[in-house]
Amino acid sequence: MCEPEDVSQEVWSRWILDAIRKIRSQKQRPSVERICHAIRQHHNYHEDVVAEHLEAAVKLGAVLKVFNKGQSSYKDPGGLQNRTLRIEKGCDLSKVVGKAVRELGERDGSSLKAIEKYVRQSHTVLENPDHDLKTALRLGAKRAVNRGLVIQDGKAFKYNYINQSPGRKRLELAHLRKPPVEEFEMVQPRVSYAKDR
DNA sequence: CAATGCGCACCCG
DNA sequence: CGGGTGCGCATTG
Repeated sequence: MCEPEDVSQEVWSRWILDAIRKIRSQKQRPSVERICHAIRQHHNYHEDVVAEHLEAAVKLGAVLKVFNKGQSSYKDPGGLQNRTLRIEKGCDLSKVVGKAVRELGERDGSSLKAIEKYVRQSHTVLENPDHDLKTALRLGAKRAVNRGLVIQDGKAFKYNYINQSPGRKRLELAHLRKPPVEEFEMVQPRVSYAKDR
């Protein structure tokens, strides 16, 4: 077990990524707790310190924080880096926006800024001066709102959990319908409390 | 008790 | 369908 020395964030990121890989190989959720635990098996840091560096790694983009099934998970961005997103004329990113908002899982919604960051972390983005991601996302978000994929709240976009597309009879409806103001639903990410047992 | 292994249900594309 | 995820429980150290 190593002494708590002052190591670089790169080293921390490596440790964290290793921990995540290990936990995943055990078919378990790479939660904060498990990541802390895994790292503490080899390094003598307090879990708060580990969590702190995990947080930093997320901010740096070295680690991806994903909201899934009611809780946060962490993953290696490298694993999905081959996911390519081409930004070209007339491409529709509404689904990308929806997915990003859902996986970011921010209670008060996510800003375009946050969405952009998330997309860049989870994809290899191919863009050019004419068609940049930022613009495409702005349009995508707008379309996502119109499609009911997300709900806009000021500058933030929230995932619309109520949304369901039974069929393709939307074309006509979307054409004629245009609610002036979006209504607010007390949407919650249906957290399941598996406390007891 | 901690660590690891894994069947399988559950999304989501 | 096919691939990723991770719960819940079994197994091992």
